[in-house]
Amino acid sequence: MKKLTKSFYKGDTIEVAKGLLGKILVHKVGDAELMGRIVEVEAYVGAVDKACHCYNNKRTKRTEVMFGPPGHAYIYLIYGMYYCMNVVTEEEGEGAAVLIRALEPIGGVEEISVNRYNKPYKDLDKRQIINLSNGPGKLCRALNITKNNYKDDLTGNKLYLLDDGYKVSVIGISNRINIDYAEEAKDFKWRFFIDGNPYVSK
DNA sequence: GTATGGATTGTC
DNA sequence: ACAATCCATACT
Repeated sequence: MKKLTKSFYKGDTIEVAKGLLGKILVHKVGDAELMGRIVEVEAYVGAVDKACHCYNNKRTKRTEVMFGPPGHAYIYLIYGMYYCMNVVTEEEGEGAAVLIRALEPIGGVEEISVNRYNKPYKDLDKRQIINLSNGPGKLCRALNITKNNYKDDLTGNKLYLLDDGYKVSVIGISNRINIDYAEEAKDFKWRFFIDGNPYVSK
């Protein structure tokens, strides 16, 4: 189990996005390690991407972390209810990141189950298990990722990513979800997922 | 100070 | 198909 290093994150956002598929996201909460394998991501490429919060190099308090060094967490609140987690990419000064859209739960499932449904994992039905972390808002709730994790160093020991040698068989590609406002950018094929994995979002 | 709307989700 | 829910952002 190797922790991903800063050099992994600093590359081209599209390549980092594909490379994140199959990696393991870990959030240590107390004694528990909440873990999920990344099965779906979207690349938000920066100044030229109308769907990116940093489009046209827009710097605000919220987007500031995306312009900082790679390998940090960009967390934001969406629709007043859900958090979304991104991994900051590219060299410092470039406002780009990869949105984590879905995880396959692989560790700390008891805590994950309580976070999502407030009941033990053994009491979940099949549908609830599939829905534990198959969406960007759901996975943050599942792993207890909140604005407190904003700017967390992903090469640190609290919120980080691991490579366990898992090989992705087939990478699925599509346009990104729910960015109808982004004009031409809405057709860019910057969503990547592990083809056939049951935990990819609906 | 006030208004606007969203990289979603769960329920109707 | 649609409401929930609230903060960052962009106005005045």
